[in-house]
Amino acid sequence: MTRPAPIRVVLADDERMVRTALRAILSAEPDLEVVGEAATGAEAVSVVRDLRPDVVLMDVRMPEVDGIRATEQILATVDEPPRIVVVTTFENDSYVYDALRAGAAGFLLKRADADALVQAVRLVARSDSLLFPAAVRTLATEHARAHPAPPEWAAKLTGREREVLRHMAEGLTNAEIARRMEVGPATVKSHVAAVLAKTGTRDRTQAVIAAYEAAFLNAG
Amino acid sequence: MTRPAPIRVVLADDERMVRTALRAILSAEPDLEVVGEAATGAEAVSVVRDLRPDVVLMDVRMPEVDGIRATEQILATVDEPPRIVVVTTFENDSYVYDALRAGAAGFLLKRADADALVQAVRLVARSDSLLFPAAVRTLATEHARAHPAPPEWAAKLTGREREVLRHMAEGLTNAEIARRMEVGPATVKSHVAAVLAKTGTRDRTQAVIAAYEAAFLNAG
DNA sequence: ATCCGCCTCCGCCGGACGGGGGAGGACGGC
DNA sequence: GCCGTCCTCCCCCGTCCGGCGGAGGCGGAT
Repeated sequence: MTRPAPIRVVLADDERMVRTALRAILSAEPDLEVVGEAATGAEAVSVVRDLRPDVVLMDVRMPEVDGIRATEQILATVDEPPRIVVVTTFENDSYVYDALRAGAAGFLLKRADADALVQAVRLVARSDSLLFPAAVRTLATEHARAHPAPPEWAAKLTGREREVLRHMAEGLTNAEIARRMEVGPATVKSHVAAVLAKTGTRDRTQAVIAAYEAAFLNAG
Repeated sequence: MTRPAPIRVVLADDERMVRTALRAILSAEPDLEVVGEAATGAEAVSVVRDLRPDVVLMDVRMPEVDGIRATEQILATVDEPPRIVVVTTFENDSYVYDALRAGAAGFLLKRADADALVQAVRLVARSDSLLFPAAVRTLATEHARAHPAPPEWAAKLTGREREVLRHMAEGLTNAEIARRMEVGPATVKSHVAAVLAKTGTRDRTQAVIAAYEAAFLNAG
């Protein structure tokens, strides 16, 4: 059984002690190799560019350039970028969301024990398969709110009526909508009336509310 | 060095072949022990209740009760419930969101290789620390949309004006708001006018749109 | 060939809305 | 005590909105 190439790891954290501790933990594993360290976000970017590691453990709070920006920069400028694991202290830290958006492959809590740490590094190195924490759960519920089952009336609206509703939801008056759609104001009034009837609302404000609640603007 | 207790795993999948394959992979690891199997969601619930495993690998698609419901039921009815890893085929499967909401500790792709599988089980068993896939990234961007920085005008609104705006966003007319707030219609008009001025909008519809865009209704 | 849905318009009307004033009272800070 | 802010309410007026009824054309379905 030949020994495969070790997983090359870079540590980015402004506190030397943290880096030392992480290095000690990871170096104890034969399949992990800490190839570099960085104390700032900017340094992290250049170190990664030079050493091309497989995994980066990136602290969020760092001087000059924080971990989020560093992550963005690495993913944007390095080709075949490493998997970046953002390290944070609190699970509900808003940095978590930023990290996800920035393209982090995952994140770790600082209180994670040594075992979890090395397993996380291994997993993310060969990743594809993934896992989640409580913080993300709130995201899922938000997602549910943002994507409700499209209400019955959505299907009943004709093309023109949809257009008009979309324009209403932009805050346009009937006259403006008429100009925008290159039709007469009376035509717009007809469509508006149809929209109100089909949505079961009594005025344009309620119709716009219904559109927002149905996340109508996301579709089509 | 004493051997710690193995991680007890239950497999829930309606296809026998899949269960056999998973069992083969996991049993090869000395620290993992497959203690039970289930072919349906309902069976999974009772098996978990009896065997109290540390981790459950739960397929999403199963006869009778699907994996999501089974997950919900287990987490709701079993105390000290196991970590449940939902197994799915496609990363963008909408089941992923449902799984998160249901309280799954994570999810795995069926195409994950054996190594990733066992590492995921180990990680989730001692979890707390976690990682993410591309699917969740969309959640993060949604989160950003749902929680924009509160606009400047939000701070300028007086208490009454906030109230009025909230009622406007419910689709009430000035007269209705007046009744609701137990003040005169003229008072409501004043507040509405103030809201329009401060939000920089010209009519109630635009004000309501501004409120929605600012996620004004979430706050306060 | 006929019917039905959709799009396009018209006029009329009452009511709601928004703009422009102004005014009085309560409350708290300076 | 004075001033500023907020809440309360009043007037008038022009505009826009929504409800109602009607109408013509056009294209697809049957």
